[in-house]
Amino acid sequence: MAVTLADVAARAGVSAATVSRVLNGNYPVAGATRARVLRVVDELQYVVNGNARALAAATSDLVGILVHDVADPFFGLIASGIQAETGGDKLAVICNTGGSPERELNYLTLLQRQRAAGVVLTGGAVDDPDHAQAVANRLSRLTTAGTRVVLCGRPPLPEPTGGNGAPITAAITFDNRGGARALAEHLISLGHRRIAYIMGPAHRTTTQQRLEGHHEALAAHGIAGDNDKLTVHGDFERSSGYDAALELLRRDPELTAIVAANDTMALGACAALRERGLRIPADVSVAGFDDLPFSVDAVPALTTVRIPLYEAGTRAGRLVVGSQPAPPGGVATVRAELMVRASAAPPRAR
Amino acid sequence: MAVTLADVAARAGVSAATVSRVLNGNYPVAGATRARVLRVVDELQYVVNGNARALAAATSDLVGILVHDVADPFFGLIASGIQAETGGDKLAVICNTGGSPERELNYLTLLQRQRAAGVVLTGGAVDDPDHAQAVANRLSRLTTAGTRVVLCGRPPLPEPTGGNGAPITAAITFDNRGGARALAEHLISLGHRRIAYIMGPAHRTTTQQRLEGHHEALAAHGIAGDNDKLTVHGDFERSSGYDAALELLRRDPELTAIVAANDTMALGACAALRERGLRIPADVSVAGFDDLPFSVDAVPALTTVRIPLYEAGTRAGRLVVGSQPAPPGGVATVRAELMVRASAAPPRAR
DNA sequence: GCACCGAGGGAAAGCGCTTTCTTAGCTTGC
DNA sequence: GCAAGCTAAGAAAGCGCTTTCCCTCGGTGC
Repeated sequence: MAVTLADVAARAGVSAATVSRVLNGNYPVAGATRARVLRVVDELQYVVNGNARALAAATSDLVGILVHDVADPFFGLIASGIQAETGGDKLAVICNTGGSPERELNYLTLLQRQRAAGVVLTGGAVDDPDHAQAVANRLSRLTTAGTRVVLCGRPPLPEPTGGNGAPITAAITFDNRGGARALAEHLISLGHRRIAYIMGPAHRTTTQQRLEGHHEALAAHGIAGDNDKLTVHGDFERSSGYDAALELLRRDPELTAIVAANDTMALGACAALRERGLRIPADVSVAGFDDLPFSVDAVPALTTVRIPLYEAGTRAGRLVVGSQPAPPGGVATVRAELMVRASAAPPRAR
Repeated sequence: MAVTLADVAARAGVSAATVSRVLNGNYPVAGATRARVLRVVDELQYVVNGNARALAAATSDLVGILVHDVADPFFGLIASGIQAETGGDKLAVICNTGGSPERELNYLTLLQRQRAAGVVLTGGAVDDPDHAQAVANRLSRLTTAGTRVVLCGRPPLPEPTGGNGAPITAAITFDNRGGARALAEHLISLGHRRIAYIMGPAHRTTTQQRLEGHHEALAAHGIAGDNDKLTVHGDFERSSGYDAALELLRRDPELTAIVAANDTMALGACAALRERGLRIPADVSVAGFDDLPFSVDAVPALTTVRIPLYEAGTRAGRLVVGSQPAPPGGVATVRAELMVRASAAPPRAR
């Protein structure tokens, strides 16, 4: 049915080996022979069988990318960055884990099956030692098999059980903590004291890091008293930001600022505030995190913390295909940058 | 190095065939034997070599998804929908073409190499007969080889040259034209007569379909006069919407409404209007297209046309893996729904 | 003019699976 | 009690490539 190497070889009057050599260009072939083979390849519209090649040469041109959900711009941007660097000869396999540990492990198995050339794990992880260990073990098997593994925005993993196995290729971590701290500092410096916080989902490393940075800043200014009262969980989705804002207002009608753990929830919170008749930032300041593309166009423009997600993705992409050497120590930290915009202003004088 | 089927077979004291049968479960194996094999598989942490399997069984568990850019929520949503249906045993390969014909063809070749089980082409196409023909030919080779091909939001393709080859599995088209018409009708019914339009990039089918729908509505009401003057190109990106709005205001300071070919540009236009000191919708109404998640949170909330992208993606996903039969005629049209919100209101009385 | 060398090309052995095709060992039917 | 019929398992032939090893042939060195 399909055209094979042998068909090309027969038609060109050469051996299969020669055709393979022409196609891979890693062995001298006389110009005339090469031209003849290429012509036949074209005539027959021959396309090499990637599976056969991968099997014979023990190579692969698949790169796996684990994300929570590609539809979320946070992950979409990272994925796009990675894709940009994996180039025109590698295929990016995107796996939506939805944050589920089982699916994460399942996809890692699938990628191992395909003997992927590389794997990038993005975003925060579930904060569960058992799962972290399971992932570390799975990754160790991958690295041992020659698959490059890079972490992008994910915290470091424990040592694999057994201790052997090649280490992870590289890790790019986001300065969630520093960013959150800077953001809180900013609000404090504007004069805010009753700052509410909408967290991400429970048991996620990203949630915790951002929360810690936030608390650090509050503590440094001696205003950490009402932490629990002014802190509620969200799930990084818009509607949870909306609900959370209402809940926070109920808990403390006098709050002057709301910080959300990501921009999406911040926008949901803005909607809730507006519906309550509160002006932003005149009555309540709002801030987010990530600086997703739409945040600058929010009204008022959202004060947030920028993480260069696309750039982080390109870097991860280069690392995973090996076009850039790993940073010293294997870990690079992406700085988070405070974006001061209109949604946060000094609180109304009382 | 890696554990192979033969290793498992040897350790379990059975033949390779038996191990294969246990793993694939398509042939009777005695309970005791099966249990023993599975235990060894577990002990050895054996993971089947997907390439070898694909080669021997002539199957594949790769599904290709061609998008312009995953970072764009329009495509991210579709991709996420497809991914949700390809399930836990297929891998979704996402290819960013950036709208480039060459990259599109290149990715199709790469997918053909991997003998992908299916391919989904999403979004509008470049409106170039030669390229459309080239794509049709490439796809015809894929379908002939057994790959399912589904179009999602892409216009139908020409017959492949040569005429043979299996047809495309299915197509899901978006009612861009109807949606654009409904939107324009809405603005007209509000009383607008000087309606400016920010198009998508030139030579794109999506651009044209939406523009046509828009013009149809204008023509139906006899206000198609200033079409050229009040129509400028954008590139679907935010900044082009911003620039376009400024240009349109320059061309006609008296315009009362701006329609953008997508939400992203609409938001850019809003920013430009605000900077010019114009109120939305009091001074100028604005409308977009797509109803991306952030549009409802824009201020004022964006009047737009909703295309159920995620749902279209899930449908495409089911079609491409064959878990749902193709619609009669092979083509299903996704309806576009007008979302009336606050960004469009009757024009100011003059 | 002869041994030597290097470039170009072929034969064939895998790569790790799946899947016929066979066979061994039992249970039935009469 | 023996042929027929089943079930469970093995042997082995590929699947379509890559790559090692080997060979041939025309050109050099002396």
